[in-house]
Amino acid sequence: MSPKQQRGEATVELLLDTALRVYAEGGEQALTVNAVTKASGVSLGSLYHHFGSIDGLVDALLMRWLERLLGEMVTALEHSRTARTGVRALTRAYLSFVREHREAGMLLHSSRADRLGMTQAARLRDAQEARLTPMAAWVAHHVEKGEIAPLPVPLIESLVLGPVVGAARRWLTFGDIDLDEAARVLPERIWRSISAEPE
Amino acid sequence: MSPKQQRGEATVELLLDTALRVYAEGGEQALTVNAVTKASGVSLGSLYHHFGSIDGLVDALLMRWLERLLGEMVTALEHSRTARTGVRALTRAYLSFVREHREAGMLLHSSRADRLGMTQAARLRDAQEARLTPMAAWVAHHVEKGEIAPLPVPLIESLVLGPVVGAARRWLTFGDIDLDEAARVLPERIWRSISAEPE
DNA sequence: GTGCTTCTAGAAAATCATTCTATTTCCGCG
DNA sequence: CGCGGAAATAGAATGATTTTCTAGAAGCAC
Repeated sequence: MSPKQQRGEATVELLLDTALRVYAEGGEQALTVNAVTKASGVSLGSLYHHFGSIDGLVDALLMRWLERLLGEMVTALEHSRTARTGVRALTRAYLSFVREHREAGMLLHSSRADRLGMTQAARLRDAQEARLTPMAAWVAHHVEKGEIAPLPVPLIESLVLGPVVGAARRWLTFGDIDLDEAARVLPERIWRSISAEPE
Repeated sequence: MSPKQQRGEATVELLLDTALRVYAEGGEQALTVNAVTKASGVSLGSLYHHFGSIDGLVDALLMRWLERLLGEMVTALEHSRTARTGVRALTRAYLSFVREHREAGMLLHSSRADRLGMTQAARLRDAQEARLTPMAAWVAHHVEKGEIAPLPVPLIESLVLGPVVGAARRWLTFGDIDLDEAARVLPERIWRSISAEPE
């Protein structure tokens, strides 16, 4: 199903770009096959040839941006020596991403992201193993080094990502959060929650 | 749009109950007007009379359960003397709720919950002011008492609810979290993150 | 029981997703 | 070249789902 010819590649790109634009302009209900074909000039046949269904298209769009987001998060971790700085870098990477790609961020946080009964996390696990495994490994590694409290990895991940995702979500839909302040304050607060050091 | 007669009330109840059942049995794609009318025996006309659209129906279903969840959370807070015990009670209330109402929990956490471009949080603010305001007030109160760190209320809320929602979500879709352990461990960890005490 | 509103009912219309068949474009290979 | 098959484009036809619309039945106040 992935394109074998260059024109196919171009069509796929065009469709994905157009889909995000349509979503950005008209919101979720606007994201229909018809709207995307009209706005892109691509025919129905091509859309279905490449994506199989409207969900397939949205899916691919989500994947594209999720890949980017996770990539930046993993990079942030890899460039950090200690667990503490890792948390800071991860938080900043995440918040910068949603600030710089508002529409994509909204798509990732909202609604369609859970299509087909999978949550963002589940989707990650299935298709982004290459990105997720390093994060879990990173956590496990720092737990073993005694920096992070000896808790199950999923709980650590909830403690770290939960507040970051929550703050991003809130900024996206409400705007009652100052992203700079969040990037400054959350990391140290999150760190207190997962640190192995006694209270 | 809300029913004025008893039979109307009964129809609304029946539709909401049936909708959750249909969702529980067939997942998101199964939740169609047709499926709900067939399964409930209620006519299309009645459904549209009461809810205006399929989204209106799903919306009302979400509201009904959100109301219950928030109610239990607020109750938990009100029965807690200190901020610390409040966090514990809140966490337990939330996790108990999703355990006891799995399908409703899935509906609240997944997919449809963000319909119409509003996140769960935004939805809260709009329609559940009566429930949300007490929570914000509770936070503000304990900030003033010097128990909780002097941060903006939205950040505190992200730090508290983020991990809880994340863990619940993960349990619902993955099952790789032990809810009892989460209920035991998360509160103290969350507390460390929002406590006003120096590290 | 009259008059008004709410509610029920389901056929008809509109919208949207998908399938299908035909046609064109690309690309490797002789 | 130019032939043959795979990839891609095209859009009409079909199918599924939501929504509108009109008609009438049931409740309620007086």
